[in-house]
Amino acid sequence: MLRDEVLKLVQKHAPKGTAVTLSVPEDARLGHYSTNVAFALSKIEKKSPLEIAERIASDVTSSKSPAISRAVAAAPGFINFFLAPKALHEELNAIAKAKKNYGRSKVKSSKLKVQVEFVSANPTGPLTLANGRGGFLGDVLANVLENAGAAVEREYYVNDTGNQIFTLGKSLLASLGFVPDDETLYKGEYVSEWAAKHKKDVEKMRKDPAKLGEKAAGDFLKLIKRALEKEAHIKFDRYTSEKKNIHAKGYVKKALALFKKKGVTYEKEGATWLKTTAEGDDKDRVLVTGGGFPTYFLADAGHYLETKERGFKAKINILGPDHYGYVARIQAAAKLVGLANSKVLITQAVRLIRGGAEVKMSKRKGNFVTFEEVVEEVGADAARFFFLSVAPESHMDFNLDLAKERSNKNPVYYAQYAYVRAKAVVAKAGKIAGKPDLSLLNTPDDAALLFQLSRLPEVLADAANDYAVHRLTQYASTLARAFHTFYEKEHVVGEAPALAAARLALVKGSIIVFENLFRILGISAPSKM
RNA sequence: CCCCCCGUAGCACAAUGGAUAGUGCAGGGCUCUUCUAAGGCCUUGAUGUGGGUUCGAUUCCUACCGGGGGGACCA
Repeated sequence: MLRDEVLKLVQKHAPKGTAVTLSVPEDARLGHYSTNVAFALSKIEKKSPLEIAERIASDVTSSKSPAISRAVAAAPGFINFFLAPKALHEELNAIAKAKKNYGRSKVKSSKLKVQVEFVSANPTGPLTLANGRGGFLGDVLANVLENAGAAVEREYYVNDTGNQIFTLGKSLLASLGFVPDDETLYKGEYVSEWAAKHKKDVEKMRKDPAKLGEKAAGDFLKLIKRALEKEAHIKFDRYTSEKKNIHAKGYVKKALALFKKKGVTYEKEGATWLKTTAEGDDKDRVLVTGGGFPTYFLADAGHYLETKERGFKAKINILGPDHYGYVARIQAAAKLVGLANSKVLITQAVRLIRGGAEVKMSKRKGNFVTFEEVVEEVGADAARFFFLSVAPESHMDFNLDLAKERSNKNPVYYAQYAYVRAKAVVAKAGKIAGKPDLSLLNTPDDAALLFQLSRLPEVLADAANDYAVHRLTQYASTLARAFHTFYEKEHVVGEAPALAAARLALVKGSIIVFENLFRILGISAPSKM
């Protein structure tokens, strides 16, 4: 990528070992890339930043690198780089040649087998907005890592056994009056609907709430899968069953045996504990209760062990804000089972606003808006773009009243419309004979669009490194803006043949970049709107 | 009481310690005889408060003020 060429130049002319970062200045007049490296060097060299910047800028410029036309120092000590038009023209050729592979990188090794676990909502009812937020994040993060060369598995871990399934069974029984209702049971409409529809099963299994819960959970999981895959276009490679893949395969016992062998457990008050404090947790955690039951935590440790034994070198687990207290212990367990390259990302809550006030939602009480409802209401592309625009640690407000109105004004359409316009140009232009002379692409708007196209690889590489996928939506808007401006000011059809051919090549390059970006974002690339 | 996250314009969100704090929506004004006006151009408007570190702070530290979420031998 072009940014790396600039980076190498700076490193060559700065003292070796200098950490250099490049950014894209807001103001295009300041160049394509900028570095603040002179500020850092100023302390070491005891010279003014501007003096150092001027020296490096001059050295870089005089090195006559094909990547840049010039480097200039700017007060109080920035160095700004202007890419050479020829380098950008060549990048357009590279786009045309690479096609759908443009933007692929190898910043992650193909030997890196990484699992991204996300959503993993208990199948005790429909998905919440928070589940959906994690769903979009995980889906796109997996795409980004795959694009960067890693071997990725997208996993949904299904908690299909244990207390919450038992509770679900009891909730169904309570719904038909077989057992008394109480505070701890699930109350939503979905509970009574399922119970009413399956009266015979409920009655038949009235003595076995766990089995009843399992049956209902199987049905709820089908609904969850439909919402994720059909509605929201979130795909998984594996739905891992806690019961079948972890408990039945002995991973719970294996994890416990492993911990005991490592000497990191102890008995206290009848329970078995794991010394998670040794790994940074604020208290030790119970693995086996005094009643002899394995905890959810032990099963999770078993799950991490299973993941490790299936050959994964790394795992990224995306959890909701209700799992904050869980991060330290799960990281401790990951380390103890030997999956040290483990990362937990927490997505913050989604607040629902209706009528100007926050709506308190509770899955247990059943008074919540489901993810599926929202996706149906605003559309998969708009919902995706909306959720993905926000950094995961940011608390976000979702205004239901404005959701549909907003959906028509969603920035996703701005980006898609640019793509539609590009397709229309190509259709209208038809075939233009001759090899395009790209040096004719010399207006500011040609150049600005070309520069944005060339940034796809760096944007994707950055996201793969720091997981900040919300920057992809920002880039989509920036790219679309560059295209719209180009479209308004410059023409293809009607220009002299040589220029028309060059512009057509630029439009075709734009189509490739839009398609690659949209594919990774999981949004559609419509040819008409 | 302790821990984590957040506080940026009327609203929803951006901003690897850098330059004149960006984007969309909303508001005001222009703009279709040329490839789709879901567009383009111009414009109004913001860093919760007080200290500190720094050449430079929305960003780091600290105290406060707001908001959200955690703190089970539940999941």
